[in-house]
Amino acid sequence: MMRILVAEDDLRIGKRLEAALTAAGFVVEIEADGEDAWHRGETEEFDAVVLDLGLPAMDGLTVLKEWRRAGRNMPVLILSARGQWDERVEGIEVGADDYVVKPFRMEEVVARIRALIRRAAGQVTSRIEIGGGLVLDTRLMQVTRSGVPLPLTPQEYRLLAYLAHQKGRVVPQLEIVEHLYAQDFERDSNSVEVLVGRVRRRIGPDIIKTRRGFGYVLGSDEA
Amino acid sequence: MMRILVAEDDLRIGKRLEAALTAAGFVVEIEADGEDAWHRGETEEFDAVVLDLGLPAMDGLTVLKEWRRAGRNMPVLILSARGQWDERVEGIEVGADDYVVKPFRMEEVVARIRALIRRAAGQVTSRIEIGGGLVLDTRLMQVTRSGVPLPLTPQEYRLLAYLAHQKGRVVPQLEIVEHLYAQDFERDSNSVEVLVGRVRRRIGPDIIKTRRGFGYVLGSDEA
DNA sequence: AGAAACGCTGACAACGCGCTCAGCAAACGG
DNA sequence: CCGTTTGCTGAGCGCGTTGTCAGCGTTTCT
Repeated sequence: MMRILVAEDDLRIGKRLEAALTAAGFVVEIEADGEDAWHRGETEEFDAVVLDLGLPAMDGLTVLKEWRRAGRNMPVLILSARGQWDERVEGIEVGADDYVVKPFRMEEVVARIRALIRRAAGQVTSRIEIGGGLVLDTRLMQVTRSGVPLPLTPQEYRLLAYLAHQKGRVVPQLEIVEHLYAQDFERDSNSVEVLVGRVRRRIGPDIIKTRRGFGYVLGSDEA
Repeated sequence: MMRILVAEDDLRIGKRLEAALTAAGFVVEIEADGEDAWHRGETEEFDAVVLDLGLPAMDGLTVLKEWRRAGRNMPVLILSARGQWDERVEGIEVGADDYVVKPFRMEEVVARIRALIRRAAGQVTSRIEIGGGLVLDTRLMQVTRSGVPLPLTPQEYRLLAYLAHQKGRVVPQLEIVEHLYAQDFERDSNSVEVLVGRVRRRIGPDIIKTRRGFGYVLGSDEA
């Protein structure tokens, strides 16, 4: 499940981007305000960001600069009404990964986002320690215990990978559901609990901790 | 003295390329016809080639393919128009050394040509080990087992080349489809699986590994 | 203490995924 | 102009995967 943050104040363009990206299989979140976009990019995990430069409250370039300073390294595609070369250069220098000039075709944005994510998949540190002697490798999409790969089904891996990216944070069930399943999902289902149980049976019972009434946590045993 | 062959049918672009490259200190030869370009590249020595894809009489890709088959291994920079090539370049670029998408800045072409010549002087290898005693040569566009070339169809080679470039990373089927086929791919087709099956029959069953529900991987058995 | 909410488990049936085979259209080559 | 190669499609099959459901233990609240 790939999540995209779209920071765009023009509602019409935003809606069209959302439609195109959703049709391409992405989960899309829209923010029309620079500060809001900055905050979400700072606190949540996105696989890529579509960032308009002319945002209210906080300029797009500033948003990007702040993210990079904070160590956030998700791929960012910049949208700009002005297509000057120096603008482009400045954007790239600040840490943008690609650049599209308005007006643009929706398919072009989709194609470039795909390319960025693909490229990032090869670069992002592919190993995450998740405790209990377990290491999650995002390139090979597998979990190993002291070098030995554990057999995980796709859905099981996705759950573990998502928790690993949120290590140390309590993740509500509803959030897991939204990331693992399509939007239309029955809420009175216990599929997440079943899934967690299955993962525990494979990796050991004490890795994923239950915070009753709140959600699940991985690692960082802070009582 | 560095000689550059420019194969470009658009006279205006050709002239601008010639001016820029000449200003950079290269000796430039221009051909506007695919067959002529092929012939000159076959019989004369050039330090690099700028090759447009939309050539009359003989397609640019065919020209390149013929050169490589004949053992000509000078660096080739491909010029491609956005719509037709763009998306597929990454998967098919395997025969070329670099590519630039139209419209482009002249300085960019000059810079890349310089880079190509420098790289070629260092004789950077174009061979990729893919395990099982197999070697993929991107210049010759062929796969060899202990020196003996294996007969692969173009599509089979493209699949293997793409996986080879992503060696050690699980590549989802959808990503393969996007690189091998046109944008309007049918989602309910099993063409990739059929293709993988055929490649396996040629190179051996254990080279390409299936990660059910995830995709395919090449090499790097981090078991 | 009783009731309700929450989470875990085992069983099960349906579905999805990947593979093979056969067929056919288009491109290629003599 | 005809045979061969190439590559896409569809049907069928086996099996792993996954959501659902019922039941039960535990926690929480009144």
